[in-house]
Amino acid sequence: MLWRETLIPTLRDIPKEAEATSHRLMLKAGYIRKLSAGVYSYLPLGFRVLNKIIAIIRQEMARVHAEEVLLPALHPAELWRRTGRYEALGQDKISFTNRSGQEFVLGPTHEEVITELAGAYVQSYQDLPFSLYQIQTKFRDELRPRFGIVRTKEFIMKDAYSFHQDEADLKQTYQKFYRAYERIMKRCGLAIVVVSADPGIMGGKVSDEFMVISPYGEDHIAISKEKNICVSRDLAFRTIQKQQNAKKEQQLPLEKFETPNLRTVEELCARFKLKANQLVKTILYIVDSKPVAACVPGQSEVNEFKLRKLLNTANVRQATAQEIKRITNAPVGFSGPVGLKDVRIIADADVAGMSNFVTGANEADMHLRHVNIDRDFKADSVADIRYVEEGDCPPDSNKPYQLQTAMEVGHIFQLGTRYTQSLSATYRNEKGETHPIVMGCYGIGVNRLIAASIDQHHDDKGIVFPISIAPFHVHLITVNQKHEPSCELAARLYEQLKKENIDVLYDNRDVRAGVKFNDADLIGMPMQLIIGEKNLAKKMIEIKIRATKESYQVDQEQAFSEVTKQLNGMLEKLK
RNA sequence: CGGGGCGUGGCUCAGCGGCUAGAGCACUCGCUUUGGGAGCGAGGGGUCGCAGGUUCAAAUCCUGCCGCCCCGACCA
Repeated sequence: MLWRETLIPTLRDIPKEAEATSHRLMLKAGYIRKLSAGVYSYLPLGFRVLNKIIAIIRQEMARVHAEEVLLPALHPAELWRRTGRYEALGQDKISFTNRSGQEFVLGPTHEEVITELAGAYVQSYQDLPFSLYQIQTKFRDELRPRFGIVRTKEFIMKDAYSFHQDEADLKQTYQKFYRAYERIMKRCGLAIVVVSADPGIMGGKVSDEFMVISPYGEDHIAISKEKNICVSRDLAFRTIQKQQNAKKEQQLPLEKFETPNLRTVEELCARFKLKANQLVKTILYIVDSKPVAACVPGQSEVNEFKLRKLLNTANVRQATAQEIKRITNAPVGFSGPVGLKDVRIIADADVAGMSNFVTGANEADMHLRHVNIDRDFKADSVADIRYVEEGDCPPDSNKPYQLQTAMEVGHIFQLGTRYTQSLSATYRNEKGETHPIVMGCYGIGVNRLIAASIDQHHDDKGIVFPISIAPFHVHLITVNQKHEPSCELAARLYEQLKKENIDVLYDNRDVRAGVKFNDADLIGMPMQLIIGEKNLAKKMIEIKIRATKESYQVDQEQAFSEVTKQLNGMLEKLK
């Protein structure tokens, strides 16, 4: 590609809207343009990266015998109602009604559509197993698009689906996809961690997330190298410190005190010069339509996933303001465990170790101080119900978790029969019995992968793309575009490289060398080929490796073989 | 949806009751320069987010709306 014949709008200043590294660099280097919040155009360079990643994905999908299809983006709303996900999607769905009154959803994911498809054609166990995938734009009306292309309302996803007779067969394929995902990430030059996760709205029991550790990630993960644990923070349990009563302070008499309009831990701490760990907050939940009070230290957060597990039900939700009023006789912000009637009280293990703490008094504008568990209230259960925090150790360990923020780039699920049952996608087994098909699904956020990669590969000058996904392998630069011998050599090399299927960008602009060098470093091709007058006089040209900043000269006749050697070396490292 | 910030030329920003709205970068033309974002000169480009209101006078003050960013809530 010739620079002067395309659009690479590099900027001198970064638009102030951008904060995340990948977002700033992609805007500055002219990869993307925002049309509105969470809606982006991919410019020539950005689109090339997308296609490089897609090519890698296609190769790896072929290796696990997944066949590519293209499903519609326009889904009849009726299909979503049949799996019960029409409501579950809630505000995230983008839908509209056409002129004949039929409602459509712009596809946010495709389990419904693919299951309908499989159900229509699969009849016998002999039709199974098989895997299909597609690469397509998904639509979700995200509340808050973020960090450039990290979270957008419209994004490109590779979604694959596998169909099986039973769980055992699903597990085998799941493992194959798991390894394919590891290869895809590796080939894209990404360092990842895989964490066990909660399948959430998707359904099923087992799921693994492929995460890239980044300050601009939106997920929290907990890692313990010692215990070989990598989990979403939702699923991280901790060692409970054995509390010794001897260490407890002497219990002081219970006191009620006025706290007008002070509802939050922060407000109370500020007004009464308390530390958050001297408070116990009480969060009310409705579990299978009965009230449950969860008590955790002031600085901690209740982990609903742990509550679900402890109570052995999926039916857990926070109580509404009205329900809280009815249960505690007090407005939100003044709940406490003391004197609660007909409410199951679950205390976090930390609370059992605290003494003389502050809680709500279940009375407007009042709190209690010097509250003590067992003396002032009785907990029905004491368990690990809060999110892990800095310093917490995994079970049976005294080495703390490493807590990180991370970006989800892939997520794979063993769905089971979650969709095939509600959409009646069945097959007959050897005995002629009818069974629902067992399913797995496997997603990759293709554009998020770009952001993650830039996040991991950049320096103060700009992007440093890994060779496998760089828009071009080689960035050819003439120092002086008015110097004809330079241009002649450049044109010759350009044609030669192209002929050998090496992607080359030739900066043939008539601008100062400094501008070209800065732009080259900014847009981040792995190798720069620089043709300058002085070197040319010696029949030499310069090769610069972007990642290492090392630069050296080679004889112009050997340039081609040197480039090939370097490129192969770079590719080799990503295998 | 809650909290905070911001909308002025393509980009970054100044001006925040006063006269004809500015700078740097970018763009066009000319001369000089030419291996790390050049210099000088000339030129083009803005209904100051939108709509009301206050005022002799509004980019500037007030109200409403729209858009954008950040934190939170939410999220396959």
